[in-house]
Amino acid sequence: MKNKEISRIFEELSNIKGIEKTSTSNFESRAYKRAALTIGTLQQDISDIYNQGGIKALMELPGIGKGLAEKIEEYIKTGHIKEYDEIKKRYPIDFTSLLSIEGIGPKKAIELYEKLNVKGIQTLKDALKKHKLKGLPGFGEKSENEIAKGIVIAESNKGRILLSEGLPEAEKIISILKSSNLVKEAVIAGSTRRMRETIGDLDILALSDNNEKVMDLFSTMPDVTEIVVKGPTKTTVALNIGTTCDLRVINPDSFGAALQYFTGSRDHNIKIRTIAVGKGYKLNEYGLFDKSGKLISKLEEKDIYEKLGMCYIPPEMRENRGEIELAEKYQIPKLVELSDIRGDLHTHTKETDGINTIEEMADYAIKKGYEYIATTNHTKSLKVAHGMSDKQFEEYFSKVDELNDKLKGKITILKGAEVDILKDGTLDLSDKTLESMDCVVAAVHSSTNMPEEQMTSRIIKAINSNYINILAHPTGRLINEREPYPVNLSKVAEACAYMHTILEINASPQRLDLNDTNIILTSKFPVLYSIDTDAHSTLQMDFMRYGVGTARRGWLEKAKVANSLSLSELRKVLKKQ
DNA sequence: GCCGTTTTCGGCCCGACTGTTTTCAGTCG
Repeated sequence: MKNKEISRIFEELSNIKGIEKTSTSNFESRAYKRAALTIGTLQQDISDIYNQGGIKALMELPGIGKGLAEKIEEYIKTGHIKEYDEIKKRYPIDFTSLLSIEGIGPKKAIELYEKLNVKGIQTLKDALKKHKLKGLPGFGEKSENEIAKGIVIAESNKGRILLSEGLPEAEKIISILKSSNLVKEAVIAGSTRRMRETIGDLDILALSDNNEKVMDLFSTMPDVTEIVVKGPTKTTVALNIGTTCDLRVINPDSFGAALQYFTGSRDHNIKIRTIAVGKGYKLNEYGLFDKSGKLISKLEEKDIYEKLGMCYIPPEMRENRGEIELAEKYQIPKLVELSDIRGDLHTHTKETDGINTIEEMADYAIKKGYEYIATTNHTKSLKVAHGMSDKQFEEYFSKVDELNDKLKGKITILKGAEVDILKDGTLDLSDKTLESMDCVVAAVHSSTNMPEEQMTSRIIKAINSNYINILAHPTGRLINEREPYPVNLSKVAEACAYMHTILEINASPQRLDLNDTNIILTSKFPVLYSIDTDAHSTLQMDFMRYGVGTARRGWLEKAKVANSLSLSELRKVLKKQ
């Protein structure tokens, strides 16, 4: 994949153009930045796009015109971009790492190079040690301290944190703000509200008459490690969970517009704003303004979308993946909700690697208001998890039968397993044991480094056994830890549709597998999905909301979610009737 | 350099915050 490298080169070219003082250089800079983003987030290999459709295909990408398409062609053909090489000779600077330091932008980076020969973090540290910075124009004593702090933060930055780390923290901050009586309203915006699987920073909006006191409270919360910026309407703090949090205090008239604006995504907003301009409005974080520049007051988010001739778009869908076009036709699907979920079909107990008993799991499921829960322990080949043998399942199930009698009317425990799909595509239990189960979940846990074709046929062979009800975590990825194994999901979904096998949306926050894009991809096939927590303890059953969020990001309706069915309907699906 | 239901020329988001200024430039989102 050359995407990353080309994206980085365009990003650097953007920085250089940004400091030139010609009449168009600023806009050129933005054009390069936009192209860098397009290429950086592209799902296909850009070389493939070029090889299949040439310059013309490249120009179809948003933000890529003739000029940039030719530069991409040059890079694919020669491995170089002449203009970039020449600029690099002039400025042999490691822009990427220098600009990752808070407070250093392209101008300061070049100033530091030209005056102090700073090329990267190491030479910057050396210059700081000798206090060489404060003599430079625009740099003072405070800048030195700020940059020194910025280096520490940049070097310790863990990058994007998991949704399950960000969302609870945001909720905690909201409750601190609300319980202070200083704010009338406080809500979560940004990628957390969109339920993205990872979070870059937290965004919180609040209504208050007392900005100063709210900002004081916010910047002195126990989890704050540092105040990055502090002003009357916007304050940014660094938190001990390894991310930053912005709080914006909003004027009540602007609240809807601000919520829309700060929820994003960026691409969604750009498109929405363009539509607003086309209709004679202007839309920004302060409101929707008519032709005369007058604020159309007191609009809620929903009203803004209505004014622009479309229906409300749920935050999880706002990624500019076609949702705006659907909204203009008033065809936004009614997405599945947490309250639609009637049970959890993938859970573990202390018989294998879980920490709670089946009694405790069932009890917690009752508290959650579930109708059913499937108990699905690991099977024998998964030695690290103390997987169970056929005989152990037989014994375990007689215990479950007794418990079911006891819990009659409260909840139903479905007997199942998370059976290993072995290297050759066979299952890790006898046919007899599999036949005795209500709900067979199956998953790949080993030999994950095989080629795509082999992995695909291994999984399809397992599906074709006709024993599998649910294919668990279909790509095996762990966010920020392990790449998905190569597998052709279209072929797998096709097989699932044919064999009435359900695809799992694993709600465990490190997995979220299938993810949003894979849900959209496989939705082309007539398959059902099951949103399961893979809980290894009672409390992990609360992960359900991350799975539902992911399903909503994949545009999923309730009708496609197996565990939104009543028990009797679900049983029919599990029996493949 | 990109882009087009007013346009193939002339637009392209801009406000908040900070530090170093003595009225503003750079950075960020």
